[in-house]
Amino acid sequence: MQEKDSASIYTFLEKKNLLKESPKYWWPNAGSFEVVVGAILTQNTTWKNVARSLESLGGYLELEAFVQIDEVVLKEKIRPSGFYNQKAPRLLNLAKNIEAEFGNFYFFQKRVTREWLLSQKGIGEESADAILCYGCFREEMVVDTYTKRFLAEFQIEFKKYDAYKAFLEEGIRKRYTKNLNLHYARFHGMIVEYNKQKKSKSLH
DNA sequence: GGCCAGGTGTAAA
DNA sequence: TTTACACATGGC
Repeated sequence: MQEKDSASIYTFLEKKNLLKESPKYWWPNAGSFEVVVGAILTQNTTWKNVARSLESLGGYLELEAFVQIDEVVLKEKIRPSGFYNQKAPRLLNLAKNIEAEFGNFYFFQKRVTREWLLSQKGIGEESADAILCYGCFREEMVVDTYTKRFLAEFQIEFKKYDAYKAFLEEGIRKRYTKNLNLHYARFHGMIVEYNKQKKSKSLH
């Protein structure tokens, strides 16, 4: 049982104005296929390295173009993100499955389920929620290592991913009835930015 | 030079 | 069901 409601933590973060430099939904190019690629590339990897990979992917960041990339070429392009020997085949497999199952990215956005994503090799709970929240604008909140570390500062800790997610979403749902996706997106975004800011301050 | 980063899959206890 | 380990680059 927790003392603090996640809505009060949300307010605490909002007062810090952490997202003034960020896009509306925080994740770069939210609502595009690029989010799917970024969600996998950023696994256990800093965003700075992911950004390099996305840049070298250039015009291939649309589903129809992405499925055409040769695996060896893709490995080379995503090299800065690390784990490229497993991320490249998983990304290609996922992109091809999206085309086969949904036809195009628009129908994927509208129809994909969390279960379908979790059945794909290379997508775990966090990546699934990142794709749903930022790629498909669904009412699902992301829990990552930043989130767990941040909540630990409030003595809030759980064993399982779903428990973190339920705690975070519940406070928001109690306070807001509209735009839940936007609130979840910004909540997670603020947590990441809070950690980045804290880290940069502790360096000097 | 060692540790960590916006995790996941697999194997073994 | 839990734990241990591989996967790999780049920043500090």
